[in-house]
Amino acid sequence: MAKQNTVFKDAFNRCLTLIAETEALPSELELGTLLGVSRTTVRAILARLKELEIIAWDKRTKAMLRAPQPADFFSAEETSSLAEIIERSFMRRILAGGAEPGMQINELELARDIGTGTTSVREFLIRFSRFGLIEKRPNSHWVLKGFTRDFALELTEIREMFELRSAAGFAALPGDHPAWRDLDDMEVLHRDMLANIDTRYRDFSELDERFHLLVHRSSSNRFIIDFYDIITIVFHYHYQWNKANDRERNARAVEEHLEYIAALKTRDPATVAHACRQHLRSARETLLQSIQQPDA
Amino acid sequence: MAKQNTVFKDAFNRCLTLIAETEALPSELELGTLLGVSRTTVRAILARLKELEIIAWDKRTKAMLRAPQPADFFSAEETSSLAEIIERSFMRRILAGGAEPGMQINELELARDIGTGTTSVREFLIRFSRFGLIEKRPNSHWVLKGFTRDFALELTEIREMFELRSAAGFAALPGDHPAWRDLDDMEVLHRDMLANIDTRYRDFSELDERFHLLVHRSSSNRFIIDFYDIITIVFHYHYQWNKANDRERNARAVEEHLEYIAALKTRDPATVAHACRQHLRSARETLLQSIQQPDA
DNA sequence: GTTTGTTATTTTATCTACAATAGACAGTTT
DNA sequence: AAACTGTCTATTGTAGATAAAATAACAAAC
Repeated sequence: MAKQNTVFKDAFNRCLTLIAETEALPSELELGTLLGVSRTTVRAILARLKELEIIAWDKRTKAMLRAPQPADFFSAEETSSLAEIIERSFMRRILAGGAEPGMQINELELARDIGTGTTSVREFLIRFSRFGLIEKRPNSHWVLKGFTRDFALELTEIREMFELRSAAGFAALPGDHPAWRDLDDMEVLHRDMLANIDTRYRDFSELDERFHLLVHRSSSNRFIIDFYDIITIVFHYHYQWNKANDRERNARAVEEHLEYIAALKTRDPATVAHACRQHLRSARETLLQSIQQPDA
Repeated sequence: MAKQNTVFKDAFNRCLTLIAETEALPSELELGTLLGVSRTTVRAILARLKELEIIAWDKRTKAMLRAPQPADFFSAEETSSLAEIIERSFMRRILAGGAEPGMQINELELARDIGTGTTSVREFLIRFSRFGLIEKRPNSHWVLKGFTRDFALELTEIREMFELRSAAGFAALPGDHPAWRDLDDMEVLHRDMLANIDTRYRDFSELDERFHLLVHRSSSNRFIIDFYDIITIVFHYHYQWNKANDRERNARAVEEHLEYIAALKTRDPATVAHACRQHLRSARETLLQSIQQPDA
């Protein structure tokens, strides 16, 4: 089946929500940049819109005929790219299923399980290996190193190093740097969440990611920013499977973020470092608590 | 042509040098662990040794008939794995050839150029992308970010952070830790090289890598150790194409290493940090000097 | 009890093929 | 002439096939 047309399907769905608002459709080129796809794909989308009689399309006249309906959309499973599917399957396997460190990972078996070719699985594993959770034995299998206490400690050690440096860098940014405005916006978002924490605490994961990324961006060091991908993926899946006390934990974390933001605004190195350390310490505790002790 | 049999060829060559020393050959299993290959490959090697009438092989009697000759070996090109070939080609292209930052990288073109399938090139690029020199545009080409001054600065920033931490960790190792013995050995190697620097300065690159890796190992943090791969590859190719004043540079670096080693042995944090900073500063200078200024 | 012969099976590394997608160029419309 | 569209080509993403290499099993030989 060569390539899946998930780019088309996903863009088609996004196009439906887009045109629900407006009357007339823009040019093919413009639509392309709007949706982030090439003209080829735009034309495929227009063709389908016409086929479903949502628009009338003749050359440059594209008139709305009717509003899009739920049935017009492609289902969510169809729009996720193969890489996303593989990542989810893999993470479920190694985190949820009793995956022991040292376990062998088999490309063929994984591929069969997920229902894809081996090529995609292989490429995923290569990409994923930079997270330090798996390791390749050439001409042989991959080895799962496991989400162990050691992993968490090594990860947080680097995180703390990087974030202290980034935070110091942030505080030293010139006053007219756009990051300060982003920080203000971030503060508002945090206050909003704190005011409605009972209903909104589940959204913290995403806010957390955005906040730390903002801090790291100021370092303008690609290695620091790239490393944050590892943090993101670990915490993302970690939040999904460890929900114990999450309301309290997240409320506390939002407060720490606000203290951290206030510290950044003082621009005083010692204050910043203190707030940063404080928050990272509790983040580490949370992570460690969720990991089963290997031999306790 | 599916898989190249480079594992066999390379192991065969190593086997030839191995048996040149000894009279009798060990068991198949033992030979396998010695060469780091499976019994299947060992038997293929033995079969070829017999065919060339280098040994007489009948069951468990494996007697040497004659010493291996240069003609018996596979040529060097034949034994390098596809990944190595691709890496070399690629580095030559992007470092030697006038590769501008922002240039597009084309999988198909690269593959045709090197004479391999696209899969291998693709996998190489994915693996290589973690070095921060290239970036993928999904469904489209790769972009060369280039070996620029910014890259070098970002790289060395992390390097200095990591190495200072590793060096401090090294100095704090217990006195009976095997790393101290390794450090003694390392010191001897450095003194040897310094004594014959005029003839040996070209070997510094390898010694440099081994020394810093020894220091980093003490961190026992996989992210620090992995990051050193980037340093290694950058400096490896950097040494290859920038030979200006290399004798003086390397002589100076060996001396700095010796000071660094002496500092580690004092186990005094301030002394260690000072020597470490000193050496890293001149390493950075060397690297920066070799990079063309973007607009000077 | 270790080593080998034998044989079979499994898995990886690599190539090739093809649909999806991107992108280029020339022709058309306003 | 600027913006848009029709058409075509080139490249990527993915599946599937195949040789090399690993792994396994077990009886026979030493």
